[in-house]
Amino acid sequence: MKKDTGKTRYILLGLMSKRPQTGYSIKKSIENEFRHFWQESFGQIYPTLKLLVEQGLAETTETEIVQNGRQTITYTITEKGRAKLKRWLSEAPDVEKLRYEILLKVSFGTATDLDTIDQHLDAFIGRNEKALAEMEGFLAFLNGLEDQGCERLGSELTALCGKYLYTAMKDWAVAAKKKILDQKELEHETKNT
Amino acid sequence: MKKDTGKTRYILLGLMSKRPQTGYSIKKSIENEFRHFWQESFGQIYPTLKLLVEQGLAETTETEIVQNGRQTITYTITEKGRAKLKRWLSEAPDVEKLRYEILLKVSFGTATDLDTIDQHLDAFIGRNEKALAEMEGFLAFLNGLEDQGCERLGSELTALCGKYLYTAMKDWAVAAKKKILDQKELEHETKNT
DNA sequence: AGCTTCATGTAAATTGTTACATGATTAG
DNA sequence: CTAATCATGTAACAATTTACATGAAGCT
Repeated sequence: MKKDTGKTRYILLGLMSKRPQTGYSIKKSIENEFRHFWQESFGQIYPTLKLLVEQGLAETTETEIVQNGRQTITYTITEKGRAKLKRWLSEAPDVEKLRYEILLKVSFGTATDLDTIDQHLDAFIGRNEKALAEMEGFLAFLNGLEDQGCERLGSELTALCGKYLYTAMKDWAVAAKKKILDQKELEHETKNT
Repeated sequence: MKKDTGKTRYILLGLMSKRPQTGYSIKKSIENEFRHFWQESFGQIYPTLKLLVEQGLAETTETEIVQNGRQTITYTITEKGRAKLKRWLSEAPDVEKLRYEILLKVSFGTATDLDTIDQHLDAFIGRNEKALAEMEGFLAFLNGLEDQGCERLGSELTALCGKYLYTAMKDWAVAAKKKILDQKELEHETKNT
């Protein structure tokens, strides 16, 4: 649990830089806004929060209010934390390592299980269409806001990325299905000649 | 190291289903063909290969030839291994968990470091253009082959996915830069009124 | 002479997920 | 009354990366 190269700390600092947060509110924020490109579990969040305090990058506001009978611990970013965040922000982001299980199946299955792959592609299209609709809904909601500030811009740009991504993945799957159909017809012809 | 839910075993089995492999050739295959959507390290490959043999899913061909003075261990998939692969192929692939660090930076940086974000986007565009060119080169190479078999189809479909993905990411970054420029102008105007 | 590729592997460290424990409140 | 949400946290497990160790061959 040395946490010296991981990104968890930065997403916590980033969210805290907007407003003080509890572990729970951080989890919810990530689920609501970052779901399509980032995820963190409580098992990462709570220990990292503790670590940030140890390193002077965050402070727990003493007001550990017992709200509605619930204990909440609010974390606030320190100046040192803001500096750390700014430094990270200026560094070139890592090249993203993607893991598309469906592409493994496409790669290994086109030789033997063409029909199965076709079904997986159908499900993939459905999933991406759904995600796309969500992104478009969110973008419409943002456009309805009168606030034109910078926080809106961040949300808009990340949602826009989701829109481009899901569109591309859906379009790819449609194109892939077409190629598979061609291949099937080719095989059929070969059989009949 | 129980390896019961991980995907490593399946990529090894998948590659072995095409032809017998050494740990090293598996690593190279992944780097060459799957680089843009999957990665495995030697630290995963060698122990998993051992496990596959223990579970009767693969066999080491006794011909541990000392080729050019080098020791190589060739692994061949067994019938049990093929069955296991087929079962996995028929299961719905996991929803992919993406981690785009650049989107975190966009989200946290648009409020304070607009210029930095703009630079990151430039690098991102360059990176995606390069990857796109590679994918298109590979697709052209595949099209040049006279073989129209199923193994070709798998390579074509995965490369096509890369093409769609990199195009989308590049297009998004261009659109994002435009939105950032608009925001800057807006801020400038506000200052001058 | 020195770097890269081929080729195997292990150990430690890190990173991340899942399951569990606890308990109040709120909505159906 | 029951399920979900709010809220904290830990422990175990799983997955993955990185660094190291070894050594020959081939290219510059």
